[in-house]
Amino acid sequence: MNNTNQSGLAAERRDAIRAMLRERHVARVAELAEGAGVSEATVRRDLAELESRGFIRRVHGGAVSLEDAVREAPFDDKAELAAAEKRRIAEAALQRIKPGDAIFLDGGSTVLALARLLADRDRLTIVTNSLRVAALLAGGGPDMIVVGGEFRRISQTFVGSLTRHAIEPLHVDTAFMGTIGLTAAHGMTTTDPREALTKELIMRNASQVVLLADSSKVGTVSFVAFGSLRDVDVLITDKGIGKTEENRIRKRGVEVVKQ
Amino acid sequence: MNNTNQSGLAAERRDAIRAMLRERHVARVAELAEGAGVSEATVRRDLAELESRGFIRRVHGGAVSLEDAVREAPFDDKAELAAAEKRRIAEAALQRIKPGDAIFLDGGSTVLALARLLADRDRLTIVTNSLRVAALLAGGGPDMIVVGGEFRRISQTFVGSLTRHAIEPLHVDTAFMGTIGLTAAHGMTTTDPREALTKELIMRNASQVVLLADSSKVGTVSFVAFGSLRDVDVLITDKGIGKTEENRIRKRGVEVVKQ
DNA sequence: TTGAATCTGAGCAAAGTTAATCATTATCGT
DNA sequence: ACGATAATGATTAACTTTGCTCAGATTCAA
Repeated sequence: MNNTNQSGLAAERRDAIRAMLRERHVARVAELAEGAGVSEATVRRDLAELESRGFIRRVHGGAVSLEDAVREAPFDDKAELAAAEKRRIAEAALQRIKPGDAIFLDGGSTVLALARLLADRDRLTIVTNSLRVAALLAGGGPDMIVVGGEFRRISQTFVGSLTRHAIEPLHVDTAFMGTIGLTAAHGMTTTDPREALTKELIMRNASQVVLLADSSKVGTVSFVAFGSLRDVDVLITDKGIGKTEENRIRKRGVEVVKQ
Repeated sequence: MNNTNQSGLAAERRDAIRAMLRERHVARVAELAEGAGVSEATVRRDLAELESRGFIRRVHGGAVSLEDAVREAPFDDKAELAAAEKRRIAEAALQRIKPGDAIFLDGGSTVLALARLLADRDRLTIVTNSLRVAALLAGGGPDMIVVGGEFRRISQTFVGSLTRHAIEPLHVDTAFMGTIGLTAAHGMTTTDPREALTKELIMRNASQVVLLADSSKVGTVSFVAFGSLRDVDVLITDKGIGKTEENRIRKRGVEVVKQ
């Protein structure tokens, strides 16, 4: 990190801070101060400004980028592997879709992997509250209905009362849901109450609910619970899931598919 | 930076300032003053002028270029000109937005050019039925509400009854509308009935309606009429508009701004 | 749970930037 | 060449930005 800023133009410095954060994803205030060649106080003010504009998120001691790094190829084995896992899960989910179906796709990277596989289908109606899914299918493919609402930048989804009203009259054959946390004890959990409300309403309006969650989600608990495991028909995950947790989830009436 | 400008022609100096900014992307007032061989006061005046025309953005201490530095040479004069025209129109529209406003942006390339200029604003709420606008502002910037609905691929917008229901409870200060055709006789026209219905409802829910239409639209008629010229407060267009049509539109009570 | 270390935001003074005003110089049409 | 008009540069008061200090909040480890 050595973008030492010579000209001292505030706007330029903020761009540099954004760039540093995009690249490293997280950084401490002290690092950013050194990188930009200004005091920590100034970096804090910049971060407050950038946060209010939605580019970054403040955390104690530093900040996290909310922008997608260009994902240069420094060969992140772990992310690589996770992406392959997600695609395997998405492929298994594909089996549950019949021609002519109306399906719901919510936010989250695993569900996004499924959307990618559907991009050249027709005879299918997709309902989604995810901007990423919408953008992915904007070029062509199935019919698409987007439920709008307030835009939540962190998850790139639409939430709030407008979203709920938009979902209300819609009924889908199958809802493909993502989750942040999943345990038999706490059920499905996510980070945002508005997100949780949206997910609940979707599950209520679907004949069948398929939960897509790689094994890293299983056993973790997030902030807000949504729905109930009893409403989930199928969980599609990978072989990394623990036997104990798997059995407990099965006992809640969920069919578990390990891909 | 050593473009010291001797000839003393103001227009030439402004071109030089634009060029310096294109090249370096940002520069301080002092640097530009030295490069142009004039006082800082003059540079500030030039920068104000260039900003009002949409070529640059002023920042504390200097300025940022809004023009693409890369300017590859295939030199598509026509597209070049059209894009510049659109940006000039968008820049004029910017004047009609106050901090804290809620505004509507509909589909269409001129309105998209306006969205681009708003990407780093905060203190602003943007409502849109355009996926392109949504994607453009997804990274950061103003608060955003997207009115969803059936996705119409040709225009990359949301239309239909879901969209109408989503718009109904929303009221904005200013609606910035695009159109396919515009004549005094037929009013505003577009290609799709559902699109037309959406536009009408938006105009009804806005305190002020600003129509953005480059002069190529003026005098052409499309398939479905929407709204009435009486509901339009301001038309922002370019100098290519014909005198006759301009006067007829003015007689309908529309303020015409030629950029 | 407690304490040490760290982080944060608020207030403040110094430095830098801006916009407004005004006197001076350049340009233009006749 | 002349006066009218516009552009420029200097001056200054108002505003922004910045770095510093300090009291209170937060984190982490014992």
